[in-house]
Amino acid sequence: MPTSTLRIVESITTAIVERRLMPGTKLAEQKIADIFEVSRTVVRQALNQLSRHKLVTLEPARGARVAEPSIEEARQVFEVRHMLESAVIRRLAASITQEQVAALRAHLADEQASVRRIDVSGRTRLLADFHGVLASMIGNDTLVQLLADLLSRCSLIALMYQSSHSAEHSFEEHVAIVDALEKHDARAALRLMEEHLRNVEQNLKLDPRVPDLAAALLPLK
Amino acid sequence: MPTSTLRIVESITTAIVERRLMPGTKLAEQKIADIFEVSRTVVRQALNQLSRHKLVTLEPARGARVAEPSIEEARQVFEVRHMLESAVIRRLAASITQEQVAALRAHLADEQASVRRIDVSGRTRLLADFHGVLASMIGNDTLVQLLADLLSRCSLIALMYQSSHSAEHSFEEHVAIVDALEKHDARAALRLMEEHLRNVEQNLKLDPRVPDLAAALLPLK
DNA sequence: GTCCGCAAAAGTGTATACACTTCAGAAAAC
DNA sequence: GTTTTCTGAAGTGTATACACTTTTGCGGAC
Repeated sequence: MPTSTLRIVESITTAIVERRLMPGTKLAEQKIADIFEVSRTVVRQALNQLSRHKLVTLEPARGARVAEPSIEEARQVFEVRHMLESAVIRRLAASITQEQVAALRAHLADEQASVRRIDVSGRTRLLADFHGVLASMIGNDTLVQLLADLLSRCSLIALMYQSSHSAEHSFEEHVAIVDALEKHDARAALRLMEEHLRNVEQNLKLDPRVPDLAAALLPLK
Repeated sequence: MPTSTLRIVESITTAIVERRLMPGTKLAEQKIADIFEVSRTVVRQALNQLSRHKLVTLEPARGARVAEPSIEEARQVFEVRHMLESAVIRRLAASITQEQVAALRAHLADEQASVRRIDVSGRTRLLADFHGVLASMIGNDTLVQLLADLLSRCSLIALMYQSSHSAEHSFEEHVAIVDALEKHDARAALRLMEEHLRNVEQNLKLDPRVPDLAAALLPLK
């Protein structure tokens, strides 16, 4: 996959994750092609990739839009994350080295810094990256790629359902997990990770918005 | 994704899984386009999809080939499968219904029939499908899609490293798993699934083939 | 006889052309 | 005044053209 396609995929991905492109936004091929000064051919490739990552949805003959993950999809993504990440924690609690703990602490320092300087897009990325760093310590690239996909979908989900889980809170939970891992305390680490994921998920505003259109548009009788 | 692309993806996928296309085979765009009577545009889309499924590899300016998963990749895929499928078993052991057990028994009957009639490609598919059926009972489509990808990669891996795990043996292990699930015996089911996956993986001929080309070509001093 | 180089052939990467579908708005019908 | 239909604009789906890269095989140098 040549670099031109990759450039577009990454631009759109970060634009979505940093919420410069809102869910539902139409992504017309020719407009994107003009912006990046390439042909529609390349743009189409990029949109195809993005749709496989579930960041955009493609409808036949209707084009591409930034994805609007459903509540059910959110639940499913978190469920799979739980499956994978609890396995990661179990393994790491047994095998983690001093160097790895140090690397995690360094990451936590970055997180804290971005939280303090109110760098919203940076901190969103770093908070998600934490989970990617944990997975990478297992030494399984297939797993890392899979989880990376799930994490970017989670960013989109968090943005759509306006997570109320504060960055500070996430950061503190990350610290607790690393503490437990350092002590090789598998049970505690597992419990903390499960709690963390549950907290993040449950702080999404998952009340079905506009469950009934009439109710939304006719608030008063 | 229109049906024309899908048709090509599925044709090539089944051709690979049913080992009519061997790993390493060159997949030239124009030749495939001629066969399916479409333009290279459509073929390229299909090859791109297949490469995301890791069934073919794309090298810039060098084209597409049927993938040749490495031993390390095989290990990783099985490791991720273990993570996901043990979670599936844990959940199912707790929640499985009589209807679901019946559906599994029906599937086992199909497996047995295809084993008996020595229907190689059918039985390969059914043996892999068993794991897909289990996953689908969790009610998580995201998981099902993810696992389906891993399973097709496993087919390619099994074919490349000539699994010596007999179909009969796999079938019997599947039966044992269903028996344990029916009794809601989580521990037994988990142990059996872990054993099953380990058996399948360890019966791959994972001796690095041709680790050193010179050694292979100059067997005698 | 072997090796290097070079040129033709084959194949990929991107742009463009064109047919066909969807969408929006205005005109016509009721 | 509302609904329906038609038409043009916009946009997607596929084919094709062309530039550029890789591969292959032949011919000459040594």
